[in-house]
Amino acid sequence: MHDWLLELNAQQQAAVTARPGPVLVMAGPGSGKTRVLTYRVAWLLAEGHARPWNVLAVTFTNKAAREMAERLDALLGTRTRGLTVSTFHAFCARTLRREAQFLPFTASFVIADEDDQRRLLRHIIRQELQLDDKVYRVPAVRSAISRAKNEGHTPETFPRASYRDEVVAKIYARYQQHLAEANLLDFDDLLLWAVRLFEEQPEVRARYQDLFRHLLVDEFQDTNAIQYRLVQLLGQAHRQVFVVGDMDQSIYRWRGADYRNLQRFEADFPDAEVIYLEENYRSTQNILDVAMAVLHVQPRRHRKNLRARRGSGPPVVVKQVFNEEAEAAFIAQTAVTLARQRGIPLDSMAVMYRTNAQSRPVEEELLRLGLPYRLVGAQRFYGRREIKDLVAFLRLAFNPDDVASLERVINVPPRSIGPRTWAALREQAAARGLSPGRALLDLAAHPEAWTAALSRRALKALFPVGEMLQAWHWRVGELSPAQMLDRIVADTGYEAFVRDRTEEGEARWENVQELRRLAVEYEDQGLAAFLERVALVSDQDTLQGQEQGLTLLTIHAAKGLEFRVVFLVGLVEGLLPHNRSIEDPDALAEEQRLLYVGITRARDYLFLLVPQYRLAYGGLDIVEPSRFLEPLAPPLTEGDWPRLFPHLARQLGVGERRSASGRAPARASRAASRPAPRRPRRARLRSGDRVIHPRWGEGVVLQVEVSAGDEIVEVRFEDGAVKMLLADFVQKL
DNA sequence: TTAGTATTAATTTTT
DNA sequence: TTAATACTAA
Repeated sequence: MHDWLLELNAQQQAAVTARPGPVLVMAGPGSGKTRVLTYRVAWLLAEGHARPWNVLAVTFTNKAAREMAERLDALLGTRTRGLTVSTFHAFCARTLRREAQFLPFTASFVIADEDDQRRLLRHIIRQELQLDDKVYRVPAVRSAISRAKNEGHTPETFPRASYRDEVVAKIYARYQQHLAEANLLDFDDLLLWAVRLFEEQPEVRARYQDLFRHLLVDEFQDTNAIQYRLVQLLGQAHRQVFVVGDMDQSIYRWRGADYRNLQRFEADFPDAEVIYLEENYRSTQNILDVAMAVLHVQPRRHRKNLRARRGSGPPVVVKQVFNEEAEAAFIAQTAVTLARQRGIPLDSMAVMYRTNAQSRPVEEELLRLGLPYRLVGAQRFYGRREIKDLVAFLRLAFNPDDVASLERVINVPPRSIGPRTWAALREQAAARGLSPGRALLDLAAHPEAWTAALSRRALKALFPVGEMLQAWHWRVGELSPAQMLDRIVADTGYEAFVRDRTEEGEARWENVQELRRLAVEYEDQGLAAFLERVALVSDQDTLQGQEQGLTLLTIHAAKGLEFRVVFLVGLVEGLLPHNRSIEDPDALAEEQRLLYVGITRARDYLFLLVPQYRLAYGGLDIVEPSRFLEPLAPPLTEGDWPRLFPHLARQLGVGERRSASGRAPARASRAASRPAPRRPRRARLRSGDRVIHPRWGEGVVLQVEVSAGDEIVEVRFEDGAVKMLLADFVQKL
């Protein structure tokens, strides 16, 4: 018996010490799933069931992998040496580089990000196939291809149910061709090729099966078809497969994840020991009751019974506020109060939202008050223009065939290479069987050979680029990533380009410096390793700043984490559920699970915030409270119920007014042209009118203003407070 | 042909 | 608000 096993409860221990063989752990939130998986690894090693190098533990994010590795080190020290803890993508990338001899590309492939994919597709759709990009929209085609790949379809086997599918299949084929020519693999390819490798090369498969005979997968409900296949291929020989998951936390359907893989696993490994973890060590019963109420609306759901080990706790609060700024103000105020009165440190509090854009108002308020916070993801570091530019240069130095990168930066900073020149270069390069990048190198070496093909003007613009590229490419082996970066910044005059003496320019330059600092860490590992990190490590991992404070992150990014205090903001129709998911029942159900995931991150305090108005590109938009809140009426929660739901209030005979303002005809006339009409309106109120507000009581209108179709009134209430409100929310007396 | 400006259209979640 | 696109001047 190992003393660390005593840290686990009986159920958890049973899972950790299940006899070697397939194990399926089905577990609710806060039941210690990841912990169980981690301890299982420790147990396998400590009991001598496995040698470290025979273990492959797969997580979903790099961060989870890092934390698991750290925890194992803490448990076992050096006995974990040689252990592999990785994400699917990173594991596949490594495998493909190692086994490149069996594959139709070289080990020096570069990973294409979404930007590269879009560039390639845009070119194919518009230039090569001359299609209407309004009909074949790049994002739509991209996701169709991605979906096809996740289901294991090649361009040939792409399911064709319509003419459109024919065309998409054609685009898909071209796209693959372009990737191959540029020695690029996209995210899906990493998985797809790994599966293909194991399927088609029995001896490679056998080698990996014997090497990684113990396979463990966290968040199994998030695996897609390809990842599932990979688990099957690697695990089928020794059947030492240990997976943990929770169907109710499946929130990645949109990228091909299929929680039914949990059931599939049971079918494919009928001898699997199935273990349920139902006790919840994280949250109070109040929070769990709310979480269950959110889920139980879904029909024919097996009733999940989450049992808290920690008592009932403070009530869950539903709070309706005016807009996002008011949300932010409430959060700041509440956080400070909890910190002062309850001694809860700010770094055990989090603000969670559906979309990254929602972090803005919160950030601004926290900045204003000088409260520390850390932002996860959001302004994606690697997504910033200056970073993408420099990474593109680095990629080009490493791999001149990388068309997507070249297209990005050939005219950065501007050097008179516009679409025409770029098209001409592409064309002439193709005519000679070269990639545009190779053509540039050749052009720098033998400019005279190109005088016939390109205009003097084009040649003059292209030549210096070719020279730079050549200089970098030659020195790939010799310079460290940071040195290469310095060289690129110097050669391109990038500093002068970004530091345009604006504040924004300085911020951009700061980012460049940050990238350089990162590059320095890859001094020994080289450019290839650095580029791989940039491609695979999302900025979800890069918590910005070392400063401790409130954590701001999307609900997706929060999965697997826990905080003592959680503020969920923007719980309104259109955000959660998101507009894009409202039509599709499956997507809607996923939004619901997303809320469930958010709620179950909270240990002690949970605040559900509902703004009445939302700032959408310009004007204020009125928003309805999220439908998911309806089943959360008191006594489940405390707060602004039932004011939240006017339609229910109306049934009670309160608050009738909103349909009588004469805007119904206006809406009807516009409804035909636009699906979500903005309400046009003339001022309904005048200064001097007496009005009543459900929250602030009676008052006098001081000023009326109509902007962006909304009527905004300034009202002095009886307590002397003067507030700006939307006229919708006051009633004329 | 390109660079710079005016216009307009559209906004999820991530490896 | 931001990004993509159309238009105009050099």
